[in-house]
Amino acid sequence: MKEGPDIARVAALIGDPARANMLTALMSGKALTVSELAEEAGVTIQTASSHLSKLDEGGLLRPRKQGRHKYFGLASDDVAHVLEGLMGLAAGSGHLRKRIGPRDAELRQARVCYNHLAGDKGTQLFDSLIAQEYLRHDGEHIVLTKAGAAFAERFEIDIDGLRKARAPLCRECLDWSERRSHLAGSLGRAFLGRFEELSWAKRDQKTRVVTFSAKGAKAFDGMFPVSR
Amino acid sequence: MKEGPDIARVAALIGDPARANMLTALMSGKALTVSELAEEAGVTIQTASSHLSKLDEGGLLRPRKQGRHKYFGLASDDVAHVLEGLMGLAAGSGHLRKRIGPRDAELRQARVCYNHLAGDKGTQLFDSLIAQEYLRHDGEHIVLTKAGAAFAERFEIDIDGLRKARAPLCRECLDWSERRSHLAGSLGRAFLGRFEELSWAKRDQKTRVVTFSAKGAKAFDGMFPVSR
DNA sequence: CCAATACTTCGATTATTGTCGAAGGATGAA
DNA sequence: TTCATCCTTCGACAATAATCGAAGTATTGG
Repeated sequence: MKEGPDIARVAALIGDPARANMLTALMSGKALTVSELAEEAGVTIQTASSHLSKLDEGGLLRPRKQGRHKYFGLASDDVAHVLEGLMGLAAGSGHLRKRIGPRDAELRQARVCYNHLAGDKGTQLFDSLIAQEYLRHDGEHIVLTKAGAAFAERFEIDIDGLRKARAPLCRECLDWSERRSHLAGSLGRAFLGRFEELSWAKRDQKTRVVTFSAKGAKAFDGMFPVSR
Repeated sequence: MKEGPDIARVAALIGDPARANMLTALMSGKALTVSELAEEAGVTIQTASSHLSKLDEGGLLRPRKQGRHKYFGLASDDVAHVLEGLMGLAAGSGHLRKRIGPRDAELRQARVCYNHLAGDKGTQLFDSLIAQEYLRHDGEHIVLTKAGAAFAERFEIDIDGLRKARAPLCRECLDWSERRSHLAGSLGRAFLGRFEELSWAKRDQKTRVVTFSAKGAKAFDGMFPVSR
C-alpha cells in the first residue's frame, strides 16, 4: 500500500465529523474559542482541544490567544474555498441533485462565506458590479474602477482605508451553490458589513444564513440590478 | 457527539491514502480500470474494488463497463476542482509555503486538469484569450466571441462540432497553483488536444505533467501573448 | 467448451483513531 | 491569595475501517 498523496492527509482532517462541524462553524469568518467549538461539535472540551491541535498543525486553522481564551479561525480564504467546494460535492451539485431542505434554500439564497456575502445575493452583487463597470477583470485580477471607488464611497465604504490595509481589496471567490463568482476580499467584507449597518440584511448568530428584509432586498435589487 | 455535516462524509472518502492515490491518478481525465487503479494505489484488486465502490456511491466517480473491463473516471469537473483545491492546501499555498520539489515545479508549469491545460501555461492561455477578446466574461459566463470562434477555427478546432455536443464550451476553472482561472470545458480540452497534435506539448503517460518542447513553447507564447 | 482474465463479495484480522475521565497548568476576577 | 474558568495532556477503552485470502461470477479468446 503506497503512502498517500498529501491530499489524503488534509482531507482526513476534514473527514472527521467533530472536526467538520468545527470547520463549518468557522465558515462565518468569526473566530471561536475552544469551548464554543466543543459545543459546536458536541464533544467535550478535551476532545475539541485535541482536534483543534490537529487542525492547527495541518494548517487549516489559525490560533490566537487572549488571556485565558484561545480563539481559532480558519487559516485562510483557501481553506474556506475548499470547504465550499466540498459542500458543493456533498450537496450533489457534482452530478446528482439531492433534495433541497429549507435550510439549504436559505443558504443558497444568501449566506456568509468567510465574512463576505455568498449565494444568490452574493453572485448578484458581483455580477452587477461588473455589469455597471464598478469592477472589471484585469487579466488575472479583479480591480475596482474609479467609478466603482466613487460608488463605494457614496455607499459609505472607506476605500482608502481598505486600500491601506494588507488584505487584498477584491478577490473572486467561486460560489458553489451558484457555480459563479461572488466578491471576496476586504471590499466584499465591507459590503456585507454595510448591508448589516443599513439593516438590509441580518446574519443569523447560529448559522451562516443571511436574511434580507423585504425592504433590504428591494433596496439591494435597486442598487445592484442585473439583467436576468 | 453530533453527526457530522455531509462534508465529513465526502472528505473522509478522499482522506484514505489508497483512495486519494486513485483519485489523483484520475485527475488526468482518463478513465482507468479496477486493475490499473489497484496498481496506482498499491493495493490488491479486491481492496481497490471495495474502495471504488465507495467512491462511486459517494458520487465522486463514474463507472463504465466494457465487457470484462470496468472503467472509472471522475464524476465531474466539480470533483476535479475540489481535488485541485485540496492540492493547493496540501502544498501549503494556504499560508505556509512548502519546499517545492522538481515534480511540483513541472506540475505548476503545465499539467492536465481533467483533460484541459492547467498551471502557468493554462492560465496564460486563458488570460491571453481574454486579453485578445477571443473570450469574454458575460456576467456569469465565459463566452467565445465571434473573433474567438474564427481564431479557433483557424487553429483547426471544430467549434461547430463542439457547440453541437452537450458539454459546455467554455468554463472557468480556478487554478490552484496559479490562483487564477484557466480554461475548462470542451474548448479547453480541444486546445490541449491541438497542442498535442502539433507536438507543441506532450502529456506524460504516468503523471499529469505536460511538457512543452522549446519550439512548442515558443509557438505557444507567440500565439498566446500576455502582458506580464 | 475450457482456461484465462477481470472483478465482486465475504469474513477474519489488525491498526488506527476518536472519546472521555482524570490531572495539571495558565489566567483573571474577587 | 483563593477560587473559578479555560485549556492541555495523558492514558485506557471501544469502535471503525482498511486489508487480504478465499471463493464466486462474468466475459473473452483459443
